[in-house]
Amino acid sequence: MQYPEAKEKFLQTWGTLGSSWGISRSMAQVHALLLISPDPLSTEEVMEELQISRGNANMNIRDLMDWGLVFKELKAGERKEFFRAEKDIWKVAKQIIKERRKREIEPLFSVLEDIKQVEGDKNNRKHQELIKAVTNIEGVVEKADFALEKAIKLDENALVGALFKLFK
Amino acid sequence: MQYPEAKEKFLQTWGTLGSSWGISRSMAQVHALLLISPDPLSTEEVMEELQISRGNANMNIRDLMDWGLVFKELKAGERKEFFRAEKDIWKVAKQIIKERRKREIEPLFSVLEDIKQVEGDKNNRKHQELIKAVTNIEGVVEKADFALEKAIKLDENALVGALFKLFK
DNA sequence: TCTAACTTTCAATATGTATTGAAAGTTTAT
DNA sequence: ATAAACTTTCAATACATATTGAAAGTTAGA
Repeated sequence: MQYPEAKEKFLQTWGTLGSSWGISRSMAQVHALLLISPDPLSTEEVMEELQISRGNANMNIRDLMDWGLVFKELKAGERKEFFRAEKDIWKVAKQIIKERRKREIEPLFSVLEDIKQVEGDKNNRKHQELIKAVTNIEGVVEKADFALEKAIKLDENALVGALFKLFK
Repeated sequence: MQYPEAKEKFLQTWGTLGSSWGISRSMAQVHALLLISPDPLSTEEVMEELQISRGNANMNIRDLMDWGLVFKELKAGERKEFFRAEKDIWKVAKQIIKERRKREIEPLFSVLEDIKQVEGDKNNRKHQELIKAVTNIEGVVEKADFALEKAIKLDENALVGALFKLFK
């Protein structure tokens, strides 16, 4: 396999991975492109490389910046904006976890708390089952959230080490 | 808030959560319905409750069974099939992690290994950057995979406890 | 202030994915 | 062997989401 094919495969793989985790395919592809680019790229270059429109390129780059995965870089004497990705994948993973915690876990909690306030016959089986499920979910989400919060404060080897010791 | 509204909110919330994690909205909704149902439900009942077609109900129930989250239950004297969901949410989480590891991490590894076999000028910067990125990703995925494999062998409290101790 | 270089927005449109419903398939009982 | 009860499949279709591209907005320098 030659470079162009390998590169294409990488872009596809990262895109597919992203879309199976609820991240838009082309946002993941733009990210992939920046991950393997030795130098920062301009919007034009992203458009050219991925064969996508200006609007699409611009919006995905912007979203990647909102996620804290991509940064704007200015070149001396150039008016154009250039973009580079964080390349340390453990930092990338931590950043994604951090963002998803903020975007999803917090709102989820607030909805679950709402639902638990359901009024009505406390002896009704459906009513009980709903409250039971919601309470159970809250417990697991709370613990998973705690685990993730701690995990992203560690470096990758410390995390592996800690879990390893539990099974030695 | 009365029961019907709370139930609706729960179905919506679980559906949205699912779709933001790459699981189809109605598969998540069928799952939610079974999670709060005191008794196993038939395909007919699922269709009725969620206002979806027979094909849709059947296919999502089947997918949920493939994921190991829902089980077939036969009632004495009834020809129809009934379905119940695993209600222990920690077990549900572990099962989802187990399935995703199998479905996604293993194939991902094999593609990344392929890409690393790229031929050509080892001194080319783009070439180097691609190999660097892929190698880096493999390292993180390997460690995350190990961490998850271990985590799902623990009960939820042991996991929290282990991480807690690291920060005491 | 004006203009050229560049970025952002957004209504129109394309594309991929989910959903339907009826036909085909299967199972069980008689 | 037949028929009724039930499940599965899949081509057609609906729907949500991603994508386009041109117009509007912004910025920096002359």
